[in-house]
Amino acid sequence: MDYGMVATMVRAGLTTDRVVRLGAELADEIGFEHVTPTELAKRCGVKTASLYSHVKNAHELKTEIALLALAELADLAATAVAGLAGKDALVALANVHRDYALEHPGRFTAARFRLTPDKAVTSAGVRHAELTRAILRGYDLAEPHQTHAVRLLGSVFSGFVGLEAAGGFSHSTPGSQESWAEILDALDVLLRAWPRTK
Amino acid sequence: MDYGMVATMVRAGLTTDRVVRLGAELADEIGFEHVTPTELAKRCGVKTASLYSHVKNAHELKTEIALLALAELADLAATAVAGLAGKDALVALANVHRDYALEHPGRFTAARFRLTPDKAVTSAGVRHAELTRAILRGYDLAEPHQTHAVRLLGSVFSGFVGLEAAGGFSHSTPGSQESWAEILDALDVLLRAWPRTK
DNA sequence: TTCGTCTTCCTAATCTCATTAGGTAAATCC
DNA sequence: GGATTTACCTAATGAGATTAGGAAGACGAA
Repeated sequence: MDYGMVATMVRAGLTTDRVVRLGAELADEIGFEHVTPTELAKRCGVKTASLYSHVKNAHELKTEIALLALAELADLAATAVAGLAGKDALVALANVHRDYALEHPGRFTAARFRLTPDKAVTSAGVRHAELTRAILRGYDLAEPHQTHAVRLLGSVFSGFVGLEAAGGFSHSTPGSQESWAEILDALDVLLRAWPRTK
Repeated sequence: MDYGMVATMVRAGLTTDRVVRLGAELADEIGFEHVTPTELAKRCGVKTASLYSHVKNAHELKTEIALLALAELADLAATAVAGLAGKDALVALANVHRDYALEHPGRFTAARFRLTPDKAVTSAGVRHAELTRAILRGYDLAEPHQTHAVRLLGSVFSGFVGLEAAGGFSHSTPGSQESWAEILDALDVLLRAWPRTK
């Protein structure tokens, strides 16, 4: 190969893992939907074609970033909730989601990327459900109510944070922080008064 | 122009409105993210470049589909809620969202497409907030609690339906329909017992 | 009817991005 | 130190977005 004068080729030393990690950083900076092989290659200091040694294609790249984000979020959640119970645990878990979304918007979007069923079951998504279930132990909910409550909490976390990130609350008062706090209060109340008629 | 033998050119007779409407149909069939000028042109029976007489670019096309979906959803919601109050109204509004998402997945995704602030304020998004607020009149919530509750409802609708559409509930029991019903019960209970401490 | 204008649609060209094929050289293992 | 592996490159292809410029249908006015 001809590198002009004497320029020795310096390898970037990439691995699949490192590429995905850099992809996640990039997602936070330019948005998950703008993470493309071309853009990521620049960030890695490598030609676009070279990425294909590490990742199969653009879609798999996004999938890998999604799995990374899910795992990262599950780790953070597990740590935040450790040793807590009841409302404290609920608030901690909720805030992990919101903080993560505000700090890592690209990764958070990635975490909601649609996975194929086979990828989904081996993902950290499962741990998320288990964690939520764990904090519900502080409330007195038998099945199937517990599952319904898990789904409600997942919906609220995902929904609120998604709308907030999309700017849905930014053009009205009061600020979203206040709504968040009151909504968590309300959820705590609700979980203790969960309707069991039927 | 040379159309070979005698073939007379037959116009498709497109208008911006029709293009956007066809784009919405296409979104439901192949997914909002796969709606591209190229694909839509095929559907319209026209060459790709010709679309640009009707829509500025790919991004504006998506924006227009989003605005269409928001307006459609707001219309449906207004009709569904008319004459109802309290829990009936709540359930009706909630089901409009879920049914719309199941029937028109592409449009529903479109409705969550990020709009620029100026587009957002003139969109039907505003009507959605008003409708939700109207429903809360059946519950006794003064400001700022009402705003917080509006945001919770929006979060739950958006979050639950989004997760359901993404397949989030499809690999566990019970079915999502049961969770939905119980969650609506729970929200009704919550709105009547909304915490007002502080 | 015929003229003029407006608008729809086309061809052609350009640019960017994803992806594959095939080769070179650095790193690694024996 | 030689062979294998692998990180990386150049080159080519193909698809999608977008623009420029032109032809021909639609439609109103004379």
